[in-house]
Amino acid sequence: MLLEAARAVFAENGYERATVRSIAARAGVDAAMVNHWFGGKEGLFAQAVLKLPFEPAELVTVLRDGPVEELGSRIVRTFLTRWDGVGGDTFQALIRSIAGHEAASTVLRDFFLQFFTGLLSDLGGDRRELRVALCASQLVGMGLVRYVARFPPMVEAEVDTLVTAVAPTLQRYLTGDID
Amino acid sequence: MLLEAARAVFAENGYERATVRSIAARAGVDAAMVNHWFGGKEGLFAQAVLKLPFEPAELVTVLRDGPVEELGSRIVRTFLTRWDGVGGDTFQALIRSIAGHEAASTVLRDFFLQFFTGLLSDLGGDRRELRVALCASQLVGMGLVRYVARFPPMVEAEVDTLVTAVAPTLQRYLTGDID
DNA sequence: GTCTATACAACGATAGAC
DNA sequence: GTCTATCGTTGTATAGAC
Repeated sequence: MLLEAARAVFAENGYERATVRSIAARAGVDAAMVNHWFGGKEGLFAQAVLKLPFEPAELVTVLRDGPVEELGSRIVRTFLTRWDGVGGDTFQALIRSIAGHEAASTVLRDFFLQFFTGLLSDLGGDRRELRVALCASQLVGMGLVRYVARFPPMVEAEVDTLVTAVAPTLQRYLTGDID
Repeated sequence: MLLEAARAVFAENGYERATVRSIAARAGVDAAMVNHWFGGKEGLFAQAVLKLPFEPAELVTVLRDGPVEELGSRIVRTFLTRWDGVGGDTFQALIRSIAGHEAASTVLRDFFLQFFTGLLSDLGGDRRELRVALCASQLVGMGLVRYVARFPPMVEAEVDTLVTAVAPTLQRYLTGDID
């Protein structure tokens, strides 16, 4: 599948360094087909990476289910599991493309905005915009360090280890004292 | 100054999208001079971005000075102040170039590794490698969201606000319970 | 629909005049 | 040392044969 190959190459190289030729070669099709089917590199990126494999609202519904005190845990575990699994290429491609493609920032920002705003609307509480940004900063940072910059201890750490370590941070950003 | 122009352009565009021509134009010199003086784009990037404006050890010395309970605060404030100020271009160029230039990851990783390892060696405690990576993840994430992805609440937030919100996270990653 | 060949642009780098 | 001109490469996109 061409879209899969595109996600993989964009995930490895980011938007700029990824070439249409290498994506096509990986998928076993001709480079001309990319332009024929998707209207160019831009269109391919939009279809392959900017269409996220899940909706924020759907994820909110899943995570609402459970005790509020363990919300941080469920969030960290959910993201790590998805990023370690099949949805990971999309996230990695997004992160790696932030420098080279404006829309990557926008999609990432909108996703976290909708996701955490949805969660926080249930919880009440003040300073929601800041809380959202704080949560996003820790999750994105964890993703960047684990999947892109590849700090060894973060790469090798088990999901459970990271959940235990990071969950209290999210929990505080969502429901605790931040001023 | 050519190095300043290089930092600015690399900070705005990342390594891949930045062009030698645009850097030279910004500095008011000829593009050929870049190759003549620095041996090419690669050499310019190495001199302008990969040579950090301060040493980790120097920063450790500064931050050691003060009560341990406020170490998280001092760290967050120090980084935000530097990144908001003149040293910011270098950091932003590094972050933005992670996708397009292998050495950017390495320099960033080594910096945080040396910096936090230096701090932790004073504090004792277990699981040092993981603590280092956790601290790095929060700081890098905050930087990415504030300076690159530009989530509005994080961009507009005062330094004091962020220090209050994020310091407890760093404090716990450094000296608290993470398992 | 699919592939071959190619046009077109932009980049990094270099050679050579001054 | 400095600039002009240009080379070679690479990447996107298209035109046209089958």
